[in-house]
Amino acid sequence: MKNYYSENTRFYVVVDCIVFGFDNGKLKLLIRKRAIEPGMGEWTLCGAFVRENEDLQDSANRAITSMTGIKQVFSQQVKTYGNVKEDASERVISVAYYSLINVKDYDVELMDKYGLRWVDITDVPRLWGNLNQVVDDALDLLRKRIKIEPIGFNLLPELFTLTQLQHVYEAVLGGEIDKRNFRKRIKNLDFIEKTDKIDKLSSKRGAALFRFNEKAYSEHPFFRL
Amino acid sequence: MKNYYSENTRFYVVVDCIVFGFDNGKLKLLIRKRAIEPGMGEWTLCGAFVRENEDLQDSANRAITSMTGIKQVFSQQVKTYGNVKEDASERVISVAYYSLINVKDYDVELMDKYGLRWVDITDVPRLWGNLNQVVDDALDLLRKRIKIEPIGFNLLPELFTLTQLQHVYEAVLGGEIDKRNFRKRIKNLDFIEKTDKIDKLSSKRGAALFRFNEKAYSEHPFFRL
DNA sequence: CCAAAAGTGTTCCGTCTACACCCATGG
DNA sequence: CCATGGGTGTAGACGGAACACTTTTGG
Repeated sequence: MKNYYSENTRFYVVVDCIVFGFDNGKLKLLIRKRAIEPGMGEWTLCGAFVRENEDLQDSANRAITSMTGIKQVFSQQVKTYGNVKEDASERVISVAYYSLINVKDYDVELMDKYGLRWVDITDVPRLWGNLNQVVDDALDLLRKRIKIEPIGFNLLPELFTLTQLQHVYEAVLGGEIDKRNFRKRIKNLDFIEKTDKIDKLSSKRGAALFRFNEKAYSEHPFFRL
Repeated sequence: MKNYYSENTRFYVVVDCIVFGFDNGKLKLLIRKRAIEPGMGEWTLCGAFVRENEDLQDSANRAITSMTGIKQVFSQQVKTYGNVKEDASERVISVAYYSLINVKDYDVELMDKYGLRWVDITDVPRLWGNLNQVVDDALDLLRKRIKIEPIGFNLLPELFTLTQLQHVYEAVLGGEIDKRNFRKRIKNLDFIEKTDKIDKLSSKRGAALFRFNEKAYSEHPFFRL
């Protein structure tokens, strides 16, 4: 293949993944210790250098899967950072993705191996470089998106109770939501299907389990929390 | 400086600018003929290779200023594209920005030199590569943003009438807006200031000219169209 | 004097919000 | 039998949408 662009500068391109999980009623962020110089030992995010024959989204998923074992990853692009001064050492173009995962899916051994840790979103330590800003941007975006796109389900198992779903929204948006109003809104959405299964773990009475029907949503893609 | 990352692949990084203008009641898009191979002669957008010591946003502004002479450019990042198959020839990571400019500001000679042309947004020709998709994404984003951020002013001169502003919103959102409701909403926003100047060009009676007060907005940054 | 654009309020309707009690069950 | 979380409806407030006429003035 002819190289038409050879007079131009080429850059390292990385993806940084802001991995959100939901556990114990709280929104969690996945962080890890940086394993290479520069900045070795500092807190950072999951990430990876983009490879020659790999799409950006695939790089993001590879970064997450290889470090956590989680295979089902929902990711959306946040923004691209690449200012000259942002990186203390060599310049890198960084494409940020946020990911929503079901916390139960991770592989503890892998997580251990890579020095990963879940921290509460309200308690994120100082991260390397400009990554605190990146996390803030991702969280802002998540808060906007979760109100207008049906993505909150990705933080839960396939079957979930309405109370769990409400807690997801409360954790992300940071505030209490009225139970009756919340359930009224959900009832209007026919792509949130009640199954005949009952969850008996969280209450004595038992709670109906629901499922997000992706196909039904794609036919009437309308969502407002 | 030590090169820590040398074992990784480096990529060409470009910015592509979706430049919107407003003229004659219509939303316009700035396109140009590609001047280099591959794809020479096909319609494309303004763009530039990112340079070694240049921030991404600066690359975007440089691309626009050098080809149009327009110095005041308002840009926001849209999304980054860089899939392996997206570019027919060599792989390029492309960071898209949309820009809102006042159509009156451009330099006709420069525009001519670079083969630039304004086309109606409803009448965009087939563009090179995946750029039609990029334009669609940018327009979607613009339509969302213009409802919640005070950015429509960038398509107008510093002083504008309420009718002009309404036409901007109609052109971007694609639909008619009720004049009285529109003006009622504007009146509630104290950062859209009435000046004592009168525009006599567009009507015999004359229309009050308004101005967007950035400082007032930054003190109470709330906006809903 | 008339064409052309500027400017101005009210009513209606649907949506969001606030709010409290009964139900089913395991222990 | 009681503690725990699950499940349900209504009334009032608020915000958005529909809608038509008067004013000014250049030609």
